[in-house]
Amino acid sequence: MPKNDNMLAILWMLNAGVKMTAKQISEKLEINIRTVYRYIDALCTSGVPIISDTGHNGGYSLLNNFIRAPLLFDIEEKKALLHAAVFAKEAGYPLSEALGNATSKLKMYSNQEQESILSRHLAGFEVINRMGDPSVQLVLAELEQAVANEFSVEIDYRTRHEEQPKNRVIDPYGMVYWNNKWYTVAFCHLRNEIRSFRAERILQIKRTQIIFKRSEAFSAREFFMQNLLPDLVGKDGLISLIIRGRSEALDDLCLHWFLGHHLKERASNQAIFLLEEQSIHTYVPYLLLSYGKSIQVIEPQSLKEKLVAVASELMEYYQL
Amino acid sequence: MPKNDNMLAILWMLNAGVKMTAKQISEKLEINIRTVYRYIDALCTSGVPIISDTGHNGGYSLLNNFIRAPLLFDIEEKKALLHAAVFAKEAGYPLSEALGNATSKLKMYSNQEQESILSRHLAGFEVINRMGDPSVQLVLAELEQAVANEFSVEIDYRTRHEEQPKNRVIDPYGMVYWNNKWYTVAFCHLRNEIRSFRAERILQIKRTQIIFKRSEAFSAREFFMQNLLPDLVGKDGLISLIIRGRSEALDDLCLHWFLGHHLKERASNQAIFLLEEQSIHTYVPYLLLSYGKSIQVIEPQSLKEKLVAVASELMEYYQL
DNA sequence: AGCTTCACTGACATCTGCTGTCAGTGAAGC
DNA sequence: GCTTCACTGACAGCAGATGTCAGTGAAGCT
Repeated sequence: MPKNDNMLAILWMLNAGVKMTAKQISEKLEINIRTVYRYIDALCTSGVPIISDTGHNGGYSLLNNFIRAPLLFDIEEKKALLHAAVFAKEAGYPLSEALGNATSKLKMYSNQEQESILSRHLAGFEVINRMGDPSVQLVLAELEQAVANEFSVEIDYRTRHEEQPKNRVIDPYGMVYWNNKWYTVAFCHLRNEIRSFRAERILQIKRTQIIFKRSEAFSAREFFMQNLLPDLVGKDGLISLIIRGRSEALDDLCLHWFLGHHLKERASNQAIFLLEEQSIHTYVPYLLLSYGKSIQVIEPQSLKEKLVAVASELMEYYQL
Repeated sequence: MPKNDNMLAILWMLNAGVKMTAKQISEKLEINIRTVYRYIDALCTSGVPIISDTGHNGGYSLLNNFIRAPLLFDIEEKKALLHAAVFAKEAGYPLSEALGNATSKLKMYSNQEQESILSRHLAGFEVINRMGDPSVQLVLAELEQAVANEFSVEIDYRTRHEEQPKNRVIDPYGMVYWNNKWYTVAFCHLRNEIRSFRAERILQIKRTQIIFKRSEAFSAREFFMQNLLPDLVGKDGLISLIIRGRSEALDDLCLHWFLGHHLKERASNQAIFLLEEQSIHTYVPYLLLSYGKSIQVIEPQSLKEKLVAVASELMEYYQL
């Protein structure tokens, strides 16, 4: 096979530490210069860190004489990577094929002893994450490409409030996995503002030719968090919500995505949250009802009244 | 190029020191056995000292099993591993140091172009997972060791029901990440049965000299799931729970860890669950109350009555 | 002795994908 | 503005890789 031999030969020559131009290589190996370019490209996509310089004194060289010091992972690092892959897989990571390839390479690239150690460490390690519809993965894979390559996509999106999906063009600035669900943070051409979209509600996605430019400083994480849980520190009109109860129930409350974020103080039988009046009287009463009598509201009185009102309303609602 | 990848893979596998037959290789790499023979031949002529034995217990092995075959990841694989690491990190993976080392190595072994591609792909990729107390990581690291090396540990554990922690010795069979929380599935010497423990409630952990043996067939995942969500298929006395409402609320219900597991049918404005009577009348009413009027219960009538009862109880409870 | 397991070879039709050629772009340095 | 160099895309033509089949020979088991 001349191809493999020649590719290996290129590796050897570059590994000697001398910079070589494509023409020199092509002459030495008696192959077409076009083929040299193709081989170099192939090596690069296989993961060989070849550096290329254009112009005078240009040519190819290897990153770290990497044959001499190849990429080696110790067993702890391998274990960590394999464990990490379990997380991603369970979360419904879209590029599962590449991930599978990588992990099987990692597993293969060990001797017998290491392999048995690895399998022991993997055997008892489980991440459980009931994932929804696998068809979301296609959407996610497309989004991932769009985010990285900065092209706009056209989507059919069903909003929370309307049953009818709406077609729109968005510039995906980032993708976010939060609370076991995938979202994309994107500039919406329909609304002319940055918004977040649930991946599961994207019924169809099609890439467009439009290119956008995301500002370097933009952080999808920050936007998402600000949108979801605006920082209330320093705001006026906050109300203390004081709850007592069984520590089990309080623990659970403190882990809740919304309440947990506004936790101010926690003692073994009491938790204090600092919230806006609006959420205390709309969202919180419903949330607290589901905890039944395992918790008691100490403050504010107005919440207690609202709880009574909501409970009475629901009583009527279900009485029919 | 699948050819090169597969030839490298054969090298790695043989390098692991295990004797493998051509058939095994062909199955593992999903290639024709004839092709395996050809690849082996090619490797031999390229100078790799491969030994082949015919007959029973035959197969291939390497002469002085120490061939320098570098581990190569293409850019997709690198990306996938780096993304996976983000998941693990956000979940509070205990061996964060090893993981960090591995990811920085991965990033280092790339040329500038690949590095910029990678950073573009990582820039918009976020996993958000508000993690609790970082001190859990120490407990988790210790548990991970115990699981892999099969030694018992002595823990102070605060159960759900008692405030006072209790000291006990457990044999950790596995660790499980579920619903944003860490658990260990372990044989408890105090209770003499397999149970699951929340990592956050382990106040102290100390390794012991005691060695245990976990059965090969035991699956922490299975135990955990059976414990949490026993399979109801085929059971008698199941009751249909039919709920209508806004599709947004129904979506949410169907993703709920408990209800979602028992989903039987889903239409755009209706969801049907199949549940045991017991849970319908204890847990479910509280859960449904928090959805307010965005859903309606169609069946069973008994649940509606229970809802009324619970709502009225809570109304009184908060009226004081 | 007969059977099974396993490595290994040769032939051949098919078709993938590599090759060389040409024409052109873009960056770096003179 | 020129040269040097890396790099891309298209395309016709063909080498070599693949899968299938049929068969050989060695080693060990029953």
